[in-house]
Amino acid sequence: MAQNGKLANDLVQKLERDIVTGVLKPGDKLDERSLSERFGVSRTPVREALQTLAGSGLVATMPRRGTIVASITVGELIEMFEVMAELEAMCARLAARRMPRADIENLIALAGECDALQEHSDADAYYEANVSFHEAIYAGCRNSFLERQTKTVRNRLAPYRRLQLHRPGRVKTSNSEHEDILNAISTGDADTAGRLMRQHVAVQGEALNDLLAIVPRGYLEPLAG
Amino acid sequence: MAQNGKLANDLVQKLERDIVTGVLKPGDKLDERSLSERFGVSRTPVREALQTLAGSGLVATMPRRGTIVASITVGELIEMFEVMAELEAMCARLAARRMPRADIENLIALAGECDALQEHSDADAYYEANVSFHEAIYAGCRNSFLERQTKTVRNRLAPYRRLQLHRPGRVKTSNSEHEDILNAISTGDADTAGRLMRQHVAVQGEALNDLLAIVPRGYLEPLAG
DNA sequence: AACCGTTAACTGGTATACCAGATCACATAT
DNA sequence: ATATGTGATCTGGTATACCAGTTAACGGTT
Repeated sequence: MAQNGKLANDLVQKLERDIVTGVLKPGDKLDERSLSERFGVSRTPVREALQTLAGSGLVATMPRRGTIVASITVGELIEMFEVMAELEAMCARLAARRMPRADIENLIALAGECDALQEHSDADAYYEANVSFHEAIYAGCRNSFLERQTKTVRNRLAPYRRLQLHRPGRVKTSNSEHEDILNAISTGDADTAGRLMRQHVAVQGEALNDLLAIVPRGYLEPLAG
Repeated sequence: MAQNGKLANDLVQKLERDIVTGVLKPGDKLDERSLSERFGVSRTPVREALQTLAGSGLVATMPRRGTIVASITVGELIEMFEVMAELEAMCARLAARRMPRADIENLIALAGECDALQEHSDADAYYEANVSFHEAIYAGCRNSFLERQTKTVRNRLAPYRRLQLHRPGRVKTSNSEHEDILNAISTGDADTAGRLMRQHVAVQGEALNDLLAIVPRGYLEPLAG
């Protein structure tokens, strides 16, 4: 989409990965000069990369005050999860109607992978498998615009979503929900698939309190900025 | 969100307006040097503006080949309308549950404005009123992230959406649909509001053929790019 | 007349130099 | 000791110069 120069695009990829995987945390400063010498390029492509990331919301730039990895308010967190749940629900609903048999077989395999990894309590490995499962459903909706849109919002939420897995018992629950979603998609029950996915992704009630309780300092903006 | 320098931001606003209102049409070239001298700034802020616009998808940049106002394929058009319908449906659904009485009064007034303008067959005036009506519903969902997201997609579709109004009879139908949506929101019937809004926005079946038939040359990419 | 290759002009991509606002430390006054 | 004001410094914002790929025009050849 955003087709900048090669150097800038490489930087976008690297920085995006670092932010999504948590190497760079919300609030971390992104100094243009430091980045430019660290990557051996001039400030120009660095600036382009930062602007692209600002466009997708992953970083925030204040004029004359620099760029930081985006941190959001509690309100925004709730808003974004609300939208995320709906986008994923739409993916699941469409996937139930459009996903070819062969892709469903693959989805079954991915669900099995999640299931296998749940035992080992290796949070990172499980997280990756979980991402693959969800992305397979995005792809299954056969709407690449929706797929991209969904991934963008998910990336934006990644730093916070990752935290959920550290809640005891969450992985087990999550896995059984996968099973039900998979069944609905497999049988072509679009409404059920959408409803289950919405609930699977939504963060509300107790779950919201739990999440907020384990968000580290700095991940959320103070009430007065 | 994307907070660049002042000059660049001004350019983003101007160019975005020109694209959304149709002054700049899909396929039009956006030459960096021409723009820079036309606006009396250097190429740097021009480039920043173009990159921001590329990020939201309004323009497309090919390395070493320049920037043009984005044109999309028929497939993408269908995909984007599908997502648009769902986003607006979500707005309507949430608005039915959350919109304060005072704002609903305002929404009623806006619907009346559309109704009044429908007679005069002034397509542009009606279009503006129509936008106001829809935006009031976006605001009514009380989720500013969803509101922004929805506006972004709408802007992206604006060049094509505007064409729909030139279909004879469309304005009248559209207006009566507004009435029904308004009623659903006013009575707090979330499901109905969402369903009606989805149908109101969706472009499918005959309506899709009609739209495609009046899209000017150049608005859609040829099958082989 | 049609085809192909060379080349010149155009346009973006990158680097660098310069300017201006924001921050922070230090000194001074209360 | 604290508060405030001033200036050095840090960091972005803007302009410009230079480099490299792409395109298209022109001329020569067949």
